[in-house]
Amino acid sequence: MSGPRFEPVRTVRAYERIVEQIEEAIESGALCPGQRLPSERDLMGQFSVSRSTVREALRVLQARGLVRSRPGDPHGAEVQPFTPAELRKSMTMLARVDGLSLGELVQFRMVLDASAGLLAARLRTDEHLAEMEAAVAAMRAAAEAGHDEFSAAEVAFHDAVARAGRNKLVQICAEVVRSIVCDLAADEIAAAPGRAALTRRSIRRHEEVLAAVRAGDGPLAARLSRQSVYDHYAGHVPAGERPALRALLE
Amino acid sequence: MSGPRFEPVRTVRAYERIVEQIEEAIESGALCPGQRLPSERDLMGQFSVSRSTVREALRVLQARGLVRSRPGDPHGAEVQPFTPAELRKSMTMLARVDGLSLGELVQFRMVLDASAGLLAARLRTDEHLAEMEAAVAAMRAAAEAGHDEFSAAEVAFHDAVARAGRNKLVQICAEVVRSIVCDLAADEIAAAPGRAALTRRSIRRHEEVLAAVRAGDGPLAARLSRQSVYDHYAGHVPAGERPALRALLE
DNA sequence: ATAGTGCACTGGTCCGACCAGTAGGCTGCA
DNA sequence: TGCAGCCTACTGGTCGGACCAGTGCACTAT
Repeated sequence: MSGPRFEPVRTVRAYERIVEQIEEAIESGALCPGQRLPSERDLMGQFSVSRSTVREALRVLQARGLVRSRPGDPHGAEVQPFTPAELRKSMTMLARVDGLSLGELVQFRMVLDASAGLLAARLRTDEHLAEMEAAVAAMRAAAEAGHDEFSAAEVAFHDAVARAGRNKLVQICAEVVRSIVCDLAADEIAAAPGRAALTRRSIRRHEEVLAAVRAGDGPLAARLSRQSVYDHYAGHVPAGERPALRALLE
Repeated sequence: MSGPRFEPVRTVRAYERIVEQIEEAIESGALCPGQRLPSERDLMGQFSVSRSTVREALRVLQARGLVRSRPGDPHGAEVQPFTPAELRKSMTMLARVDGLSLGELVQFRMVLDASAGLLAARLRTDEHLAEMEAAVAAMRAAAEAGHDEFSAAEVAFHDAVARAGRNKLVQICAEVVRSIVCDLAADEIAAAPGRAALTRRSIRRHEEVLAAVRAGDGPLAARLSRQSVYDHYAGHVPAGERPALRALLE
């Protein structure tokens, strides 16, 4: 009695098919960042749907960061270069909805920064080293200035290390997690007592990381990076979560 | 002549304000997964906008995985539990658009699995150990069966380790990257010559990781996890990228 | 040649309509 | 009284048309 095997069908909305087609064109490179989509009124002709349907599809694509439309632009929606903005949004959402603790985020940063340091020590070029040195110099210069300048320089350093590690995934995730952690903890840290001492220690730590990277000592760079993140944030993590962080310090 | 400082204004679309409000309600917990939104026709009343605008907002929310609507459902759109689906989509997009290489992905897996192993060794409970043992047993049982059963068991093992590590971010990222790598390399690996030998070695490696986790030896678990991923995929990574992978093997 | 104006076109929003589903109440039969 | 089946009110998906406020470009007048 068993006839041919039938598969369950999924009704797929018109706007989804449009999203699929445009998405595919972008992913495959047929549409490059900077190029323009036809106008909504053109698209409704090409896809044989109404403008509402085209617009819903464009909203989805825009929500994914693939295109951007601007009222009055006579050239249609513009294909955007990939940015980690969406990745960041997903992770931020995860952090808020799933109730991710600061501890977990800091822990993840320790993992990522350590990996970046490890890789950077093996793969860095002189150019990368120069960037890191410049960033550390900027940190020293900004030590007496405001907290904003200092952390900008710090971010530049971590970014240089991540770039030197040559792993875009590590790089982007580190960037995303860093910005989330900063959002969560910035006020607290800026207002923390003994900021000057913390700043000095932070500079020393970064100099040590730089030295390890320059020496090509990956494991050392990794350990120092982890320690640096830990020192910076451990005070703001609930005491109960700290053992889990220390687990990463071998 | 310098009057009061004016700030640039950003025109914000109506549907964006709707997205913001509903998103905020979900993030803050005012709307929980399983709850229903009012119908589109109700929402257009509550927000004082047209249905098109409400629908564009819902499309965005749906694209972000926060909400799901079903035609004919008399209860309105349903708030969805958070899933890493969006995170996965972003990463997949990154992989395709930015031309992420298999090498980078494998490298990232090595980092994540190692961290999961390290954390699991310190934080695992007996329950977690039991799950891992069951997974390894399933791997042994599936060794002679198809590749699908085997890799399902393998995934279960890695998942158990990640859960034992108690870091949701590591867990989810590992899951996402694993699935992307599998998509990219599954066919190749299933068809690789000497699969039986590879399978045996894979089982041995996983047993070693399990032993290290049971013994609470974090660094060993981390090293073995890295090695396990490397062994599994190195053969499929272009030779030029392999040194970067070996950089992680100390 | 250039400054200024107007036009054609864009996206954002609104409205009203129709269709195909679904759930739940209602009716009628057993 | 119990249940099967129909009916209806409502849902989301799609359509078409309309208006508005921006934008860029070509054209015009200087």
